[in-house]
Amino acid sequence: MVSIKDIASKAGVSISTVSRTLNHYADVNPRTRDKIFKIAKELNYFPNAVARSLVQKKTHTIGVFFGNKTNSGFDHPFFQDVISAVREVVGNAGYDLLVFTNKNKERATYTTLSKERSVDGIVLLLTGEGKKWDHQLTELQESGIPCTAIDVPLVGEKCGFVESDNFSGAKQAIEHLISLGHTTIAFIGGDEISKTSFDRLRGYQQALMDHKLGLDPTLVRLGYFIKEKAMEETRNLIETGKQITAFFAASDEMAMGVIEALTAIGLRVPEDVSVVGFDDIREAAYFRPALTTIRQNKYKLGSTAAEVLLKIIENTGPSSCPVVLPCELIVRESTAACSRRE
Amino acid sequence: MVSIKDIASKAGVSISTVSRTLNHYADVNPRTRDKIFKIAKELNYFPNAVARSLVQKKTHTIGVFFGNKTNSGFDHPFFQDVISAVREVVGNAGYDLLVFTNKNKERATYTTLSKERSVDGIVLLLTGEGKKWDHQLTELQESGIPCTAIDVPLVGEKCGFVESDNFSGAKQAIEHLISLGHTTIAFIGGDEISKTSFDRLRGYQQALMDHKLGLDPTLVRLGYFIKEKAMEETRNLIETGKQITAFFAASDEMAMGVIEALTAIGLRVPEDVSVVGFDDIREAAYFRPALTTIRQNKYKLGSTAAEVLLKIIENTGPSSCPVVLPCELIVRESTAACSRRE
DNA sequence: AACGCAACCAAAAACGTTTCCGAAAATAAG
DNA sequence: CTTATTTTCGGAAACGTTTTTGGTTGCGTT
Repeated sequence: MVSIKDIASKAGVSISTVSRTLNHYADVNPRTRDKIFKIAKELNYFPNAVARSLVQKKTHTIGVFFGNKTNSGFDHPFFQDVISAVREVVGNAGYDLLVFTNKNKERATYTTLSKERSVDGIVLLLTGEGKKWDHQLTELQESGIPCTAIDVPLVGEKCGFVESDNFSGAKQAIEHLISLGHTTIAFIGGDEISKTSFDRLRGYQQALMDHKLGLDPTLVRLGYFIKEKAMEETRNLIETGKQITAFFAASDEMAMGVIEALTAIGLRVPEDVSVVGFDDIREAAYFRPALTTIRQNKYKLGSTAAEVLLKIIENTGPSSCPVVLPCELIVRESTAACSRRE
Repeated sequence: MVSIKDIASKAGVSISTVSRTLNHYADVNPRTRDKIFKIAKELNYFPNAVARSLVQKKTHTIGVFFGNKTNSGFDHPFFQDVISAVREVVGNAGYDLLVFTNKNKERATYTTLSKERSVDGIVLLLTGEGKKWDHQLTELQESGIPCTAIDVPLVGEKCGFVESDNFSGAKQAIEHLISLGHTTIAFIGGDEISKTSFDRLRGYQQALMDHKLGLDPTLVRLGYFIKEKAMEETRNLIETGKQITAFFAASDEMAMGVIEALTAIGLRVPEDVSVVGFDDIREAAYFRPALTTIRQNKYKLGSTAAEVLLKIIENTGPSSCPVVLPCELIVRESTAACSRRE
């Protein structure tokens, strides 16, 4: 491997001169500058990023953490777009992405792994189950490592987070259903710990209250963002005998599960019961019936998470966190006017 | 940042002893060993991977290159599963993933970027347009950097590649169509440079010849793996007036385009014309009509690419390259018996 | 008492950079 | 022709490790 030293000896100058030249310092004679650049090109030189990082304490690398369950990384239908956006904007700023695989490391945390690798900042892309590690999260918040997350409320001087307006999104969904004449609406929520789940539940309740439709606690169930669990809960819900005419699921995957369970029972969607999902993952448009859902702007979610992170890292401008992005109701085929006569 | 030096001074030993201790060398007294570990824990020490990499010339990092067009990275419907698999197996082996964003670097190549970052190996995930950079590829093959690729035929001592059995896959697709009674089958291929495209074309031709159905060159068109191009070509094909009863597209995205174009013209799928795709991306199952397609084992593609790479890096076992994985015909709704009477 | 052999540890070089500081050379000012 | 000022460059420390080499120390053996 050809180093700065080789160039120096070939050019008859010191390594510090070579370094200053290559980094475009002003105090170097044009003649020697040209010579050094010429030799560098001849020798096919390129700098060693590792050595540079060691002294500069800057790696031009952004760390990425996924949850470590399956279906929670690149193959997650929601995160694939946000990670794509993150890559785009950090790339334009000159950073590469280090995806932590964090396997077989016992006592490792986000913080220790980040410090070991000396990444300049990190973005957290956690699914439901990953968010419960608050001890890790508080450690991170206090660590001083620049970090942003999607959906998980990080607070701290070097922290930021961005999320969709889950409250309003859920509210929109329910209002859509109400405008269609539905009055008995079940909610398949996420979990009991994430802010995301909580906000969507609140939106559901608020919309119901706004329209003077009573809240029936037995109508809200937890699906933990898992399709199978959602199927199970819809079966349970139907078995209660209540005349439920619409379901709102806190994710598209669960909505698909709801529809699948409903269909298995013999109920037609949307003729007999309407269902709306949340997220607008790719499959939602192709599913049959095509899902009516609340679209999250996944690309924007990722890009602003990255932008906020870069601001924190480079200390430019106020962080203005959290950022909350609007959702959009996408009406497709899984919702229809309520058929049940009062 | 607490370093090995801090531990050394606090323990009253030299830094080399600390290093040897932490790396579990044998020649260190149990008493000092315990003391050093205790202090390390107290000080919340963890090693600096950058410094270690500098001396060891090993980063425990696998580089990943995507094409730099949009829809060719994480958001590519095909690669999301393979990158997921790559992450899984390299993670188990103790490597992290460095995703190159390679923006705004003018003269950078796969080779120079990899050497700059000192990654231990790389995997290439290129879409059609990316594969034409053969000067970059030959440079890489000669560089001695361990590398594997999906679908692009890398040869060299430190290179490997894995692909699906595109020839047999295409052959299966056509045979399925033939068994359904189709005799006039159009082919919407990929491009004119990639091996993948070429093999699928060969499979198409071979199947036709095996069944004594003549080859009509005007029935094969290039869609460049782009939906819109595929739509255009199907329109062109229909306008020729030939009684085409089936289309075979070299990718699911193109197959969807074909169906869309057909539907726009007023032709029904599969009643009037059958179409089969290639890949079996997620959307294929949800699309309507659900796509009959040739499934590539995307996870296996990624995992064996990673396994081969690790073998090359760690010099264990023969590389046995290329690896070619079988495809599987998935019959869904977009194909049916030929309705046209002879 | 002398020797050999373990066991244990310290010193120092090395990895490839950046960067601070000061020195030499060149130029300008007096 | 001296002095002051700029321009240009080299020396050396520093970043945090690993790894080689060799040196003590202590012990058991003759």
